[in-house]
Amino acid sequence: MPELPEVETTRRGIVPHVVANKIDQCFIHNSRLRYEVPADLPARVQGEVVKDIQRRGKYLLFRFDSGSMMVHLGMSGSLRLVTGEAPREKHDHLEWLLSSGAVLRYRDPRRFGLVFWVEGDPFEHPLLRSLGPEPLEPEFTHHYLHKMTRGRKAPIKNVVMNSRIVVGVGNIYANEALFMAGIRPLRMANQISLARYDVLVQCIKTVLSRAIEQGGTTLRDFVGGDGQPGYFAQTLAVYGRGGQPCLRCGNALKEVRLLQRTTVYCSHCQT
DNA sequence: ATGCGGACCTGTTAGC
DNA sequence: TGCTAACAGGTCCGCA
Repeated sequence: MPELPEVETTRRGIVPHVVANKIDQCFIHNSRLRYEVPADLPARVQGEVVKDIQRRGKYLLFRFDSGSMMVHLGMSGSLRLVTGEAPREKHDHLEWLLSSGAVLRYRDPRRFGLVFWVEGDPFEHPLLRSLGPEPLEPEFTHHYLHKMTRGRKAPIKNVVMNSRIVVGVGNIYANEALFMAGIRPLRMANQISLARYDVLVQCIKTVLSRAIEQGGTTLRDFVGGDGQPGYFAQTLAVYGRGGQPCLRCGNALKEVRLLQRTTVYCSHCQT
């Protein structure tokens, strides 16, 4: 479910209800996520006040005076605020009772996500340390991408989805940004000119910011932290539209698999 | 070093 | 209608 816009939408949705609250209790109902949830997590967070919730790539960082709680939503995870007595469901693996009386719940059917406790600087955690720049920050430029792709013969789609190069660009927005930029997903990264990288970088920024503005993409059942569905799905030009007419030229969109991920593009508009 | 396939899971959908 | 196979938002690991 979550790419960067969904994670950011979640963050913005829960911040007003979680930051400045004390965690009264923390329950682990199922610790078997991608990595085992540390058994001492409740002891670490109980009685602590959430000072801030930050995002790095698709990771959320709940900052406390004593350390940080790192959360990743994996492929199917969500964080929701529920009020009071909403019944806990099958895949609600963790919950935090806040001093306000609200309850934050972590749900993740596929359990590809993670919840860690990190002492010290969370940005130096092994999972975060070698991540590339944030796509929406000024340091993500065409110069940077051009430089990083010299000598790389991997398809450009694989490169933009590589979190060591740039974080937060998942399968949906990689497809969308490449379509908007008019670049074929299979084109080798090292044969793309600086000028075309200029276009691509702008398209990545545009696609991601637009998706955030619209509250993330609704596929299946995505809902942000406030329970409101996202509205970006109706804006998708290629993702999920293989075989259907290109919105620009009308030719049938091609569909191939790249890194085991469905890749959709227009062989007429993208070169 | 880079690039790729496999693995981790469950739920939903497509196809026979 | 019912069963099975394929596929789904991510990303780490290990082997070429």
